[in-house]
Amino acid sequence: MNDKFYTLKKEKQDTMINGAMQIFALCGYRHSSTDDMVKASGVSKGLWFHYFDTKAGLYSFVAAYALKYAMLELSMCSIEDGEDYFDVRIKFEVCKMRMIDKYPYMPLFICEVLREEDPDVEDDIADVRERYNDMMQELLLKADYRALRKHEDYYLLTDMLDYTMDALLMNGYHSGSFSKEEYLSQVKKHMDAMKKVIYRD
Amino acid sequence: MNDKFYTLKKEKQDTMINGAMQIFALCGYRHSSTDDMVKASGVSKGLWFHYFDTKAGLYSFVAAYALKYAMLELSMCSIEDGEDYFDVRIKFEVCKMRMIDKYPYMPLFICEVLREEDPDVEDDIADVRERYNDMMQELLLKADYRALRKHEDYYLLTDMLDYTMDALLMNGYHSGSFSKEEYLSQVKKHMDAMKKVIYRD
Amino acid sequence: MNDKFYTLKKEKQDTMINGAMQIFALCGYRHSSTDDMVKASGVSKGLWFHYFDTKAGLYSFVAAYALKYAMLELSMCSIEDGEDYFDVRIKFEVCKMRMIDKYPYMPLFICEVLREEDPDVEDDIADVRERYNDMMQELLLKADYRALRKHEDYYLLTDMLDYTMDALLMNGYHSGSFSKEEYLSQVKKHMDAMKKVIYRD
Amino acid sequence: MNDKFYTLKKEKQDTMINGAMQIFALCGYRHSSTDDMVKASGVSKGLWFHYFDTKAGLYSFVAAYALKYAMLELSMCSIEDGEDYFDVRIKFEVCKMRMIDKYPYMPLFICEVLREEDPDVEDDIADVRERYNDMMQELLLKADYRALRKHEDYYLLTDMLDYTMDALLMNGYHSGSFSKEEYLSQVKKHMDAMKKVIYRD
DNA sequence: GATGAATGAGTCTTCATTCAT
DNA sequence: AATGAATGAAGACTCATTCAT
Repeated sequence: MNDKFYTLKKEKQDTMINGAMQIFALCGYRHSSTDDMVKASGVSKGLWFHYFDTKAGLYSFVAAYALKYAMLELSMCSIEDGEDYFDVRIKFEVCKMRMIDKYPYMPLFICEVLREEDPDVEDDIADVRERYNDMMQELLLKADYRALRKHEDYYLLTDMLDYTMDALLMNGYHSGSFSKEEYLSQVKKHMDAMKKVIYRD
Repeated sequence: MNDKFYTLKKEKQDTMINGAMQIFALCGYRHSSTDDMVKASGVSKGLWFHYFDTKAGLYSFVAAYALKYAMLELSMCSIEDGEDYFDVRIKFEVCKMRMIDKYPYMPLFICEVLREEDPDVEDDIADVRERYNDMMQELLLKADYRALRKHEDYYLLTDMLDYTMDALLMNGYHSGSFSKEEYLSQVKKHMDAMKKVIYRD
Repeated sequence: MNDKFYTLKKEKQDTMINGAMQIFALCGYRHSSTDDMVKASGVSKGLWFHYFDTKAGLYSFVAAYALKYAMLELSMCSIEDGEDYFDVRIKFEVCKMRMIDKYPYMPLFICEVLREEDPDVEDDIADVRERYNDMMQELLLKADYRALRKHEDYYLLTDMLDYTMDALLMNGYHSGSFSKEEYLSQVKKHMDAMKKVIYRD
Repeated sequence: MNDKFYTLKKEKQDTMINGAMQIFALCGYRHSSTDDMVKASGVSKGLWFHYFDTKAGLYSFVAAYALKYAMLELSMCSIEDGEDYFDVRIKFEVCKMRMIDKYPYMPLFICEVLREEDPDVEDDIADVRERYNDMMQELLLKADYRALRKHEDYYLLTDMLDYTMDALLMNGYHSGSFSKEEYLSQVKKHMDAMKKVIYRD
């Protein structure tokens, strides 16, 4: 990519980033068309290639941008050592919702990036993806697992939470317009349900 | 579609159906290319359009075929009234695995169909999709929910099972070659984990 | 390239080959546009890429085709050992003119191929180009150089003939429609002029 | 073009002229890109169009500039009436080499201009091109043709010299970095070879 | 019925040119 | 005067679809 992108007004940068994230998030790398981004952002086709050379280059940039931004947000959501596991996970989701104010499609896009398998971009995003996953792991390890560990194979249960969060997020985006409140309410309900059966004794 | 498709030898019908399902399952409707199906099935390009007019027509047909076939299989897996909820769900998964012998990509394809949102096909598959979902509901209602119902919002927990089964299935297909045994083992492990925390008293 | 190209009717093959050679000969590799070939040949854009994948692939194919065809023609123009050097060179030019009946732009195209420097194709044509040059050398070595050799640095004079033939050919094509008779007459006049000053004693 | 170009510092004028000549000489009118000129000269893209409106306008200007400059140089190389024909031609080549100090690509560019056939610029350069050719003719007519004229159709031989000089010049530029000494040595060798066969009696 | 040659609209990418600063 | 961000038409290439055989 062309570093002069950063000399653009932050506003325009974000217009482009949001345009790209929206289309990529909804359509995936391959099926996203630059024309759609032109329509979504109002930024002319030539400019995308002026800064990002190729569609793959654009994808890699926006993917890295989103994951780094997410890591920054995560680093600021003050996870304490020994905090309850479910509280930590809810903080993660709240954190995602904070991104939405500036980058409405970022949470969905991140979800897409973590699943993307197109050979044109997979190598380019492997690194940040790994760093992001590592950070999630690390933060989660601060949590208090005592109640969970009473259950043999408790990680199967946490996996199910992962799958559930992703599914809820997608449902949120794919049914009309995304509502942060609605999403968080769903998240909390599911999290609580799981928490109750686990913490019960 | 052209009804003469049914006059083809069953073997050839299945060759085409499998070719289409494989590509659609792996790439989704839009990103699937007819050339890929030609390669995957060895059936010439002209023939696909001879029987199915358009890619959308082909998709709708195969989607309907797969869901109907699945419903047939489900109807034959003898869910008894009052059977334990988790046993029923495992029967569903076993049932999916049975399809694989004749149609290796059918479970993944069904998963894809239920999520497909491309406007070119969404309307055409809405009906069967609904019928399939209804049948799943109906069968599930035969199950014994007593243990579950002790938990307020137990349906949140069953939703999580849904999301988990889908995720496991996709993982199975996207990591090399699919193994029925491996998949069922994963399914049982996760189901058991959930069952234990729920049935514990 | 796709070998099925050879299963096309020879007529169509030649239509495409001629369309490509014309544009490539007149514009060079880079500046040639596939749209121009579509217009020149009446063959649709998709078909070019069906058989040749890329513009570079098309160029390499047509270049190899032309040079091989030229070598075939050369092999049939019966150069005898000990034939007069200038007679041999005129035979070469007559041979070029014979190609024109089936492939009107082939001589100019060959001239273009031998000068082409675009990195996208240079490697792909290096081999045939070398073989062609080798064959020209080999055939020329059959000629009777005795009169020439009386002149120190006679190869400088033959180089000048090379440059002259190329220039005459280009002039022929670039001034309206190419005339075989006019070209051969020019060639003979120049060749004679050089021959006279050299053979005079 | 915008006459204010001449109010620029001569140094900057030459930077732009050299940048344009280099790219045009190496790539021809059509294949030359303004971005390449920006890179080659360090002058921003906007400025080129500020002074020259279009690429064609720039080309026409630089072509005229080069040919006029060449005519000026030629006028200063003191061709005497009755000087030997070959000496005159060598003076021409020496004259070209003198240009290289200020304008490294000018000789190649002139060669390119005289062959350029792109319809976008051909009309615009026709005039200067003709004047340049006329001047060359005129200067050449001062030379002593007596030895040449003994040969019927001697002009065919001088044509061959033309073609040869052009070819040598191009070889010089296209094989790594151009060497004035090497080029002049080649020129003299070829000229001598021709001279010997012609002047021998 | 079966094939794959043939088409052209659509996608990614380049590049001359414009324009706000 | 000078810059380079911004534009859109044009070029390379893809792919669903048609059609002659």
